[in-house]
Amino acid sequence: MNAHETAERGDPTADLVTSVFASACTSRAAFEDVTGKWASLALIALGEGTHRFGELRRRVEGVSEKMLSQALQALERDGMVTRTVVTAIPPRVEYDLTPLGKRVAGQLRLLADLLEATAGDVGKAREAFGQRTT
Amino acid sequence: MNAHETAERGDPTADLVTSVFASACTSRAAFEDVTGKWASLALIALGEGTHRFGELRRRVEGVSEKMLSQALQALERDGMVTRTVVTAIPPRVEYDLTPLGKRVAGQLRLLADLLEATAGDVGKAREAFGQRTT
DNA sequence: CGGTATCCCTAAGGATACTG
DNA sequence: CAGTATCCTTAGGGATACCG
Repeated sequence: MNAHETAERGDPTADLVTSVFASACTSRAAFEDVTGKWASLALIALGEGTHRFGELRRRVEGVSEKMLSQALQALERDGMVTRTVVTAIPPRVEYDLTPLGKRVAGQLRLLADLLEATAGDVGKAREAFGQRTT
Repeated sequence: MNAHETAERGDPTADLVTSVFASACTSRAAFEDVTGKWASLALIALGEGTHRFGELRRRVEGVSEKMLSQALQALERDGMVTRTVVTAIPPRVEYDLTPLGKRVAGQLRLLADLLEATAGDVGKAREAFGQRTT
């Protein structure tokens, strides 16, 4: 279970030092994927249950098909999301979270909760900071 | 404490619906700032205590001065980070977290912990997914 | 030391059109 | 419906140089 143990059986792709601060570390790459602008919101949405592509697209305001597709592919590749094609008429595709994805999504949900709860403070801080000419 | 109450006293800048899924919501903007590629790592680093600009730059591998500067400004504007100029020779600038910043940083730390602990799983998932031609 | 300003280039990302 | 492909525009972000 310890990430540092992954190198034990001589796995060449395992990182020797596991830290998000290390630019070449898998955890850094995963962190960036997961905190990505669209991937993060897709994960939070999927945390509430199975979603179809179009459902996600409508839920995550502002995302384009292209970006959503790319984000979901990255998450699938990282083992956070499963993609299931349902051959029917009309055809559908269902997205779900893996156990790992659920843990990550839960964490992101807590972060989103915190920011939703403190949005007022952020708004006030922005006003107090003054208007930016840029 | 409830974010939805911020509109009660007629605050014109408060959001009526507070959700990270809403593209025009303050919480969404804050969420994007906070989960930004460099801002997130800067927050985690600052969660460990006061840092000078150069310390942060060295800690967050791969960040340029420009990007770090921009990220810190955004966090300062959002009321997450304080910037203190110490007039001395040589002059220094100290960055710290506000109470709100500490809460956010703590949350990000937990997410980073999770991904550092499961980096091995992600690595395996990536191998199993196969090499991408793109 | 701790930035800001400028230049420049790459890549993120939106719109549209087309396919399984 | 759920994408992929193409095109095109914007903006993210690095390098360099310079200021407080």
